[in-house]
Amino acid sequence: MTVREIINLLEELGTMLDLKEDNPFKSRAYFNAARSLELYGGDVIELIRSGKIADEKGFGKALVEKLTELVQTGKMSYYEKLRAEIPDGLFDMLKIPGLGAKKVRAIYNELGIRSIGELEYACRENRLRDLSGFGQKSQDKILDGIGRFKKYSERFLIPVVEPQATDILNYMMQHHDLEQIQLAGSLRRRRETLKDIDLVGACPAEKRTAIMQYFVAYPGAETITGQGETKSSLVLNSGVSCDLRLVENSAFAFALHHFTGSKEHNTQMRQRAKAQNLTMNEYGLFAEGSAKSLPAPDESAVFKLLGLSFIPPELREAQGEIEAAGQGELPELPEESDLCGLLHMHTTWSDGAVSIAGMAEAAKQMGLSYIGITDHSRSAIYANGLSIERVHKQHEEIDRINAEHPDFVILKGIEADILPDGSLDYPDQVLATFDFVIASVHSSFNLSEEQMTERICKAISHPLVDILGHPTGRLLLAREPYPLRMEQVLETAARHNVAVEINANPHRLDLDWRWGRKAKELGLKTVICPDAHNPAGLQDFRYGVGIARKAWFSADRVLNTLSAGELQAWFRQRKGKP
DNA sequence: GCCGTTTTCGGCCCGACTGTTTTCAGTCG
Repeated sequence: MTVREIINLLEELGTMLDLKEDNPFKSRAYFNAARSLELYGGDVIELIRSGKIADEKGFGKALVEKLTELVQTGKMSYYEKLRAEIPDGLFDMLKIPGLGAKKVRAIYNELGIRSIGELEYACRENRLRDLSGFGQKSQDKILDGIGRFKKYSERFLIPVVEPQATDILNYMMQHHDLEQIQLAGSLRRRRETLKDIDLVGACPAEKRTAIMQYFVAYPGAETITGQGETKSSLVLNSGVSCDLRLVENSAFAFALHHFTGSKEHNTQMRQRAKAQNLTMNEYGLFAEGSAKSLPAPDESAVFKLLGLSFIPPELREAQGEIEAAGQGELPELPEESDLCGLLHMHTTWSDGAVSIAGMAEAAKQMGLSYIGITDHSRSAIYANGLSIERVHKQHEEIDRINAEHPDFVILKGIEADILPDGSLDYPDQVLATFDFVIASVHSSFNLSEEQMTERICKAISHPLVDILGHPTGRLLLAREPYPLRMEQVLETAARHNVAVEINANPHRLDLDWRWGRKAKELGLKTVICPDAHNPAGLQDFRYGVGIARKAWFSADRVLNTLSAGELQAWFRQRKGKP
């Protein structure tokens, strides 16, 4: 039983209660519990097993009992019982826009439809149209949604969404009646995968209709899925949807905050407002009985009104940022410009596209002062990993280039495979010739959680390992993380003063930012690594900066904010070298 | 199903849009 499975099960339970039209607050309790576990910065299984979960907010007697049963027996009878009552296909139907629990329930009860396929067939036979609460339009919309469901997966990687978001933002900025416009939503929060693009704009009320007209005429739009005075929605050609909200200029800061989210952050903000006898929504912050908002020209002012310092968007995930902001204890987050160099990249020596000099040149043009080359180690046959002899030759080449370019430093690194037994694939005297060693898992993903944890902990206990590479091994939207007791891995890393990489490749974004609070507690350091295989890949470091910020890393815990000399000194010092 | 230094019962965040209604329920974020 993995944590992910527990979270999914709780969410499924909440969904099932909705489908049964049980008490909606009951289902919310399950969703809240799932969210809490997702964000819990520790060993969830142990938390449940030890019974300490009863101390966590949102876990009462019933949930504690059910979760304990789940962890002890691998089953939850309550879940099994509900699950047996509800056909699988009903869960798929919920993914169709416009279909929620109530309507899915009606479709199932009235028409006996239990899958998307049956639903599509029923729409084509016009059977949905005649169902009470439905009509021609909802039937058409559902058919359309089924088509889209089949065509697109529901989430996208950042590089898929971001260029489109920038393009539509630029398009909107050309409208001179817009006083302000900004990207909000999960893109602004730098989430690792995205569902849609959110724009918030400010304009005089009488200009709204025209601006919305302009918005829905965006050339990249495929369909208009909603059009109103203050809110309109598009689906772009790529399948990404895009929402625009318009408010009065005086409400812009509140709207920007509201639509940046996260939902959970907003909930907590509103609760804080309520505790001060204020009501908060996307239009403002209102004293009791007042229809006029307290003024806030920008988001900083919004936070200030609630006694908080500015909370950067990346931190707005309901992970304790509001309490920290209230106590002035938010971390000083790194900026892209804070990075002096980049580690973790591949060249033609293994599976990269260009030479060492080529990568160095590209990095130099980005304004960086050093790079760390890390080709694959010898067991990575598939990636042309370096034999011991080729390691020596590569080092000669690096020495030569460094001698020719005194203004730029190339560090000698390696991405060493962690073998299934936790050992590394070079002898120590070879590992000692590198300036630094990144250890990563690239094979045998199917070990048990126990074995995988032991494997990685053993590798990072090796005195010559400086950095743990892509710790969870996940490929976003493609491969689940390998089973791992991450808390134990992070504790081991902290004990041995090993940095934990933030792999900035947009398919990975790994370390998962959700472990950030734990990493902070342990004082762990990180390195923002592009894992580049060509010069363009170096630019991915920006995604990594976003994740480092989400993970509460202060700039001084990000090792590549150091100069080349300082970084080399850190590597030497942690190995006890002079 | 959870929670409580006013409460162990009665609350639980809030608003826009859509479509099917004829004043509102459902969905979504």
